[in-house]
Amino acid sequence: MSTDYKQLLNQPQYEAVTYNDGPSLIVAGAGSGKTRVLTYKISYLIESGFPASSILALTFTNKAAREMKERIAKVVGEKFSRYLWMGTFHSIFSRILRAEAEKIGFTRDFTIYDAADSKGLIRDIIKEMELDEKKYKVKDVVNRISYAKNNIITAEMYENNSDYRSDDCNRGVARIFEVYKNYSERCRISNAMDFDDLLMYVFLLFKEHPEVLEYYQQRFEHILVDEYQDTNVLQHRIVTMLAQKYQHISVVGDDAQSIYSFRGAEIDNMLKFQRTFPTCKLFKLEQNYRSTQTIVNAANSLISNNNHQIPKTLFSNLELGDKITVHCEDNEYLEALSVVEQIKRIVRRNRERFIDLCPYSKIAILYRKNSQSRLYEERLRKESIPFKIFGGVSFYQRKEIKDALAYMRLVINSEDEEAFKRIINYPARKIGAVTQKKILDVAHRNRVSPMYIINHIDTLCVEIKGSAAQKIVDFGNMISEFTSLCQEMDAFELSNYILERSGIYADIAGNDDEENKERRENIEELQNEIKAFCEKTENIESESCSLRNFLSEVSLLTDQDVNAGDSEDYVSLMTIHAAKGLEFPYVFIVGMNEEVLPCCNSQTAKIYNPKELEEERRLCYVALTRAQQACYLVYSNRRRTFVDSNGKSCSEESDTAPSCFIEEMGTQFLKLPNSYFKSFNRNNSTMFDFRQLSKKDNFPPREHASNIHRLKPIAAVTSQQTLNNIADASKIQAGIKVRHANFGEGVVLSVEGTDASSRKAVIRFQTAGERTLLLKYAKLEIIQ
DNA sequence: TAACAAGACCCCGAG
DNA sequence: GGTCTTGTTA
Repeated sequence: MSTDYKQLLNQPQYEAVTYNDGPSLIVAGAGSGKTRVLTYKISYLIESGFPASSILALTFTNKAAREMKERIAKVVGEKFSRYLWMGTFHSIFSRILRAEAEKIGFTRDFTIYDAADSKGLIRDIIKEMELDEKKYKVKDVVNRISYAKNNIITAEMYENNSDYRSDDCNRGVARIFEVYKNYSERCRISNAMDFDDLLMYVFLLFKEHPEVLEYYQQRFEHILVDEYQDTNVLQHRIVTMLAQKYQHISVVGDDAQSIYSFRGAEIDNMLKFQRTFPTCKLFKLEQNYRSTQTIVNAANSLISNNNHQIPKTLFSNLELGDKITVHCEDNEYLEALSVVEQIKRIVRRNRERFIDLCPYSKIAILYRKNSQSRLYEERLRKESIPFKIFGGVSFYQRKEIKDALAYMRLVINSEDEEAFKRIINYPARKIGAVTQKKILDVAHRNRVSPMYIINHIDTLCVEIKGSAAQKIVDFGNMISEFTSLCQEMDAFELSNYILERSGIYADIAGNDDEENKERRENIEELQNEIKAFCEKTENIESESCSLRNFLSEVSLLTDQDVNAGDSEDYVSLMTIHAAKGLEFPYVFIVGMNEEVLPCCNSQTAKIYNPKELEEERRLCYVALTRAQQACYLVYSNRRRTFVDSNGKSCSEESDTAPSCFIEEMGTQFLKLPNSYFKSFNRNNSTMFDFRQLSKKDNFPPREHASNIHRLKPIAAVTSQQTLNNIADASKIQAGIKVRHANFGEGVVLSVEGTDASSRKAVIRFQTAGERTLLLKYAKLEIIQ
């Protein structure tokens, strides 16, 4: 053993790294060196003599896996680290499933359907079944099936499950079980799995083939899982199964950062883990090495409003840092404008102070939903500031890319129906809707894939004759030709040939309008990606058909994986979800408004479900804890939102209140704009107006639903109460919130003088600005 | 059958 | 505001 871990880690980290006698749960606060612990734990295991191939590490993104692997390689050497099994649940599981595919009725070439594929297929099935599309909303059905899969309910089980069935009946969608059944069957015929299947089939594989489970149990002597708070029931159960033999399992997570309940993540998996493994040892990492004290304190203050959490206190020994700047604008356009101006100021300042080679990459703009990115995108472009948007309509979602990939998919897996439908008539080859429908109908009736029909057109599909039949045969021959080339060409050569021969190149070569140019560039970019992939994998796997591996990899990319790892200088724009695990010196959290963050998705009543509100708060916590040096919170008084009333959607501008989370961070850690409290009463007489506070004795009633959870009500102050609450001058300290009879609420900035008669305080009042007051006379009341 | 235009519908978050 | 669907014409 060579590495001195004691030197590299703090005490709790060291203990967590070196404990390998049994199951362990590492509760790791934001920025507490979670990745560091995982990295060194794996290195430690390897240095202790365990072969890397016996270690399975499940991370949240492929990028995290890659980076961790590189860091481990630096500690123990690449020749060891390369044999680690490291990746996301989905990518590791797809690897296992490819190896064992035959056992569950698939081939190793199975396609992974992305969200669009599954959605399209379910839409088709609903149409074929002639269901009422108003009742059977594609999205709802997709979610329902996904929910079932995440609870390990197969289509067959669903049919026989009275709970699910009666629930569907009550909601007027009694035939969902049939949709699910058809969907599963069609996926099977297409030799395709969706994202949820990757998990569910691994579970079923292990359950139905104990010898397979035993093999992997034996193989993965050590199992490590990152971001455990975001695993779902299925993932928890698979991990439990795998770890049963050796019980060398270590999971890391932070319940305060659980933000994926919408895809089945169970915050309780952290607690459940302790029940599943009663001998589990608990480690807590509470020292934050990322952010200033102010940011950590504000984050603690915010999250303390959640009831549901594992107790822990995060602290930072870094500098105190600046207060978190809260900024308010009149609308979203100005919001974007002011953020970009602030970015320019930061960059200018940093350039003046020291040579900063990539100032923009230190900055991130985080938002709740992708649609918020547009205004920032426009503004940054206008100012010629380099930026990159992560997520949203990603590269691989673009039409031309999906079309090109569909060819490749069909070549690898000729049964892939969704790929078939995309390209049967693209580029246009005069195979129209009527002919297509005939092929698909026959295929569905015979429970085979459309390509099978095409390859047996003369015997099976007599309705299609003449030129239409010829065109179909030509198409079939073309795909067969590609397939036969699969063995002799690598992915790059083959895709290049496909693009040429299929007519895609010709189709986008034509006219030179902007749109076509962009498509051309995207196809070129795709070719670059494939080339890079071939070069990367060349020396690792000399195995046949690199195209299959490429397809498998791209379908499981995460938002953080795309375009990662370059050294360019740009401002990062992404959702808070996508920012998870990342850090930036400067973070702007934009759209800090009610109904944005927290986002309220229950259409009619603007009342937050407490559980959802807690998740929104965790989301805000994640955003805040991305910041290292400075954090800016930005909100607008008015916003344009989409409202959905009576099935009609329209865009409407309305008044919006600042997010309740601002207040919850603790005003002592914030630099609030003067207008902050004014904005509460905009266009809504029931909200409280700070200016009225000092004049009036009573608050207006608080009825507005979105306001219910806001600020703990401050009781009306009668003159008698005021006298009773007047603070002893010695209790007034910096950071404390006080109320003054005339100036209203404010925050004590500093206090000077020791004896009671001369003690003075500088106080920033929300409406009256900054004042220095002699405490003897000020009659301040401490609030909260 | 293809090309184009108008209209419908959509949106929270993601592998 | 963008994408998908439907309707119209040659």
